Parts: sequence; C-alpha cells; structure tokens
Amino acid sequence: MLQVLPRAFYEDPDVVQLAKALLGKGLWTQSPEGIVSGGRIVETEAYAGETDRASHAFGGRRTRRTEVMYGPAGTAYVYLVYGLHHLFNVVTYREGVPHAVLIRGLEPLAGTEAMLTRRNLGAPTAQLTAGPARLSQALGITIADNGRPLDGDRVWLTEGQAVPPACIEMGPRIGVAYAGEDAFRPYRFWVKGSPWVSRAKQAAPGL
DNA sequence: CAGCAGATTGACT
DNA sequence: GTCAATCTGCTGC
Repeated sequence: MLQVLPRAFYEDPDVVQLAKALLGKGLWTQSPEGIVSGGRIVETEAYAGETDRASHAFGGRRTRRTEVMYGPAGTAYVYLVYGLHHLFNVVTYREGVPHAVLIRGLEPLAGTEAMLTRRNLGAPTAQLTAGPARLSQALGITIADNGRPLDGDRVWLTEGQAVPPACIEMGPRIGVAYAGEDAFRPYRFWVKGSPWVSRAKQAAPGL
C-alpha cells in the first residue's frame, strides 16, 4: 500500500519547501488496541528555527520542551499550548538545527469512528480534524508521542496522492502575531478548497 | 517567586 | 464577540 516516508525525506535543509512537500502525504496512528486512524495532510506551517521569531527555538532557546527539535530529522515534536492542547510537528533537517513543520489540517481517510470517539463528536464535520489541536486529539497524539520516530508503529507518515502545484495556496502563519515582522513570512501552505483546512480565529474588532 | 502570554478550542452572552 | 481552561517558560522584582 502506501510507502512509509524514509528518514531522508525529512533531511531537506529548506524547511519551507518541506512544509509544502508534506501536503498530500499520509499521517497515521495506531491505538493500543490496534486501531489505525489517519488521513491526508492538507495544511502545514514551517518554523525556521533559531532565526524565526515565531519558533520556540528562536535565538537558540534550548529547553526540555524544544530539545526534540534539536535532534535528528523524522521525529515528532509534540507540545502543549494553553496547558491543554497538543500540537503535532515534524522535525526536519539535521541534529543541532531546530527546524519543524506544524501539521494544521488533515482529511480523514481511515479510523473515522475512533477519531469521532476521541473528539466526542457524532459526525465527521470539519470540527473533527481541521485545526492542529483537533487533529492531534482525533489521532490520539499526546505529549507521550514527543520524540517518537515517524517511521514507527505508533505514528507514521506515508506517501499519498500528489497535490498539483495549482492546488496549493500559501500565506502567513496563524496565531503568531507575537513574532513581529516574522509573522508575515508566507510559511503556511494548504490545499485549495479543502474543508479540512483550519480557519484563523476572527480578530476582535479593534478601532 | 509572581505574573504573564502563548503555534487553540469550545462554551456561553 | 467574550472568556476560561491550565502547562511551559520567560521576564522582572
């Protein structure tokens, strides 16, 4: 069936290019009971390490949380935001350089029942996997998966249906206003028209 | 050591 | 539109 992505796939020095290349790939998890859930990646964001103000590793911050990003490519960087949401990232390039790609949107293709249960939903609407915290919860990804290799049997990525360049859209990342001018970098990629792409929260009506 | 803000989401006014 | 939930890590006293 679908071939598991080799380690070499993640070793691209250009994390932005890799964020684009991840569109269309398969992302899967297996529960302790052996149920496989997953689907097709339709939205990603690149975080360019120490020189990117939006990255947790900006300026060389190396903490218990960011340590995994400094490790080898092809592993999972999972962390908690707001104390309750798990966000799943793919670590890229090489040891010592904290590049990562956040997965923000997934089109469900398998194990939908298990995902609905984990999300406490009755039907597969966009609420199931459109959004980084939503897809992590749907797949059962938690902090326990931090550092896991992405060619393992708990979490893995595979080849998928190629996304034609004309179907790829690009824009600034979401929720990184704190990053100053880096917030405007066009590091977000998504599949045009996919209902499984997240939407930025509507900004408060300033004056 | 207190305070605060954050790669978000969902419930409620 | 507004706000709470609640862990990690930075900033400042």
